[in-house]
Amino acid sequence: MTVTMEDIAQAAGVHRSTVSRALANSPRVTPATRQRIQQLAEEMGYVPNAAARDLITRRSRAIGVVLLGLTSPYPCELVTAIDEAALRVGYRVVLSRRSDDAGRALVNIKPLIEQRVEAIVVIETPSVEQYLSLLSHYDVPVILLYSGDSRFCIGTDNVGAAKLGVDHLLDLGHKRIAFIGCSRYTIENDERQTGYTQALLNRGLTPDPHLMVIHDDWLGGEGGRSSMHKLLALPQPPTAVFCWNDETALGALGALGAAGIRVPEDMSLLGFDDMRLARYLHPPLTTIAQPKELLAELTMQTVLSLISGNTATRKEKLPARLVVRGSTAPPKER
Amino acid sequence: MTVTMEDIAQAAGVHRSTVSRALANSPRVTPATRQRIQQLAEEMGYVPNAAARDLITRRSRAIGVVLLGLTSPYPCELVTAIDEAALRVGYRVVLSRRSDDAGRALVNIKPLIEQRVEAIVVIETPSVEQYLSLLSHYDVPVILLYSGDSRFCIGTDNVGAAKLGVDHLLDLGHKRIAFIGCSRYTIENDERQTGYTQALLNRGLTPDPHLMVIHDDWLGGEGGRSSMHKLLALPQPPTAVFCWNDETALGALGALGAAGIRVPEDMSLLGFDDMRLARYLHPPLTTIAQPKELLAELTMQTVLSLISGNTATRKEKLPARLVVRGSTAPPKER
DNA sequence: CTGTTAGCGCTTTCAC
DNA sequence: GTGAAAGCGCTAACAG
Repeated sequence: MTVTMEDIAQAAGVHRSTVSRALANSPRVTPATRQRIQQLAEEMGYVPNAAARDLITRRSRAIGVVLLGLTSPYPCELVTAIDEAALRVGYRVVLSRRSDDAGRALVNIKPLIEQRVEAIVVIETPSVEQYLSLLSHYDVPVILLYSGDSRFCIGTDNVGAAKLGVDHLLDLGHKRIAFIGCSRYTIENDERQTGYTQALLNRGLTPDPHLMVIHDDWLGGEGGRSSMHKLLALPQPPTAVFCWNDETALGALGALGAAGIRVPEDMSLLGFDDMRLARYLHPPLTTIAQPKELLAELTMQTVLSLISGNTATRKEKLPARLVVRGSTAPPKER
Repeated sequence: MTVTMEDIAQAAGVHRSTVSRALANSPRVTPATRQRIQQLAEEMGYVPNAAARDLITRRSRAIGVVLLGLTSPYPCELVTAIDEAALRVGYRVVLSRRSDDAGRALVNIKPLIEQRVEAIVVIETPSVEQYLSLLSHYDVPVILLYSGDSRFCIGTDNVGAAKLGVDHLLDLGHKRIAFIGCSRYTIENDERQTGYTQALLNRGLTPDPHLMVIHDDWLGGEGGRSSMHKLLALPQPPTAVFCWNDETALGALGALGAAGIRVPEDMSLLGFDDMRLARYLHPPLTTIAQPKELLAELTMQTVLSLISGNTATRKEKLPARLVVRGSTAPPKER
């Protein structure tokens, strides 16, 4: 069977509690015995039992991360950054995939509560309200990783980020700029669409409803493809398209390729997220990078301060960064 | 504070053990009291404490899944399938990202052992031997999710799968078929390369060493790009390229686009894995789909039988499926 | 500095 | 059918 502290205690001829202290590097134990016990533990292949420790300390040193799934690049990259940041402060991450199926919401967070995670970080937005009300039944703090409506929100400044991107297109000389969004991720989508609209307005351009197409594809690839088809079918298609995320842009890019429209010569394309694969597309995708690492870092900071009793509301809107690559260029001619 | 069984017991005027039984739907409790207790638990917002349960039952109902990271599509899709299968049989999945940094190997599996996961499923191969020897110190069963050298291996028949793909290219009339592989994932890479070689040999073609280029990019995008450049620089470039995975194919596709080479007219491209985004590329990628769901299903079956004491060795090599899309076509002219 | 004691919240014998 | 009691492996007072 697995070796316990008791086993080590007997082997060392000391009491369990001494073993516990020695292994915790407590100063209240002779360096000599500590040394001996630690070596013994090593030799005997001792591995602490997390359940027992969690039970007595009443802490799990775990945070739950709720996301829609592991199928989209950006959330995966973000969760990786969080995992990394959590590791650095001695925490582990418990993942909970929540299906888009609202009925399964409870099924998905129950394990997190059973594990007694010390905080829950929600990465993606679909029907958050429902989640939040569900989570409010428990006394676990919830952190929203986007600019939402909660006491703890740490997100990218989507409006500013979108402006940044659309300004880039405007600077290149584009006048007919379209937006492809997704109705599933209301908050992110709306904020980005707002930024898009504002950027146009700032330059005295009137946003054209025909140039805003919103799909309802959770994952984006198909939505980007079909939305681009709609735009191409317009009597007067746009010269540039801003996609709400990179997967959508990838689908849109595919549609353009199929239609024989060159990017960026005939049409500029702008994504959002800077997913890792974006740079390997042809052409390399111009996109907007969210500050993943910083988001993760601030999240863990917040978690830690929350756990240590600080309940001050925290809201952050971090700036994004434009990454210019090959998919954007001045419009053809006039 | 959080409500415990004791709290419910007091509220119901019964003993803790009765509450335990009622909540476990034990027949050894009057339907009436059971009903009453369950309702009370519901009202009071009771959520069992996993640590306490795990400790007493000496079971975690968790399996560990070791993978390199959440940055590659296929492993993410596979882990999703495993999570789904695990959920169905009442298990949860604990993820462990292992960096490519060998030194951190122990850092990564320790939490799994501390959690007392009942089995460990290893998804990706880099330096497995080291992992396996590390894991052998503990008495947790290890299942390799690829055709490797262990008592429990459940994988895709990579050799056969590669043959399937290369046969498709041969059938289209290609004679100069290249292979782009990755030195990091030795087992998968070698098996696929073997299948590639065998397929050529079967048709009386001599494999040309110049047409096999192996990169060392963990993630594939960059490796595919640079490898394709090498192939294009050849005095006699291939007319078709088989990439060891889809990300590599994506990078290779980008390189072809940048070089102005049309796919599939000038060059056919074949991937491996059928990642979700593959179909949205331009052209849609022809690739080889691994039986993810079946792999996941068999994995959980094995875990369950292993836990219930059955220690019979289990080795499976499941067939893959060719998915013909737009990136393959007959070679131009002769 | 070390041993003793008392639990953490839960399940599971064993009596009645 | 229910209560009493024991204990999973660990930590943290409290003595000495």
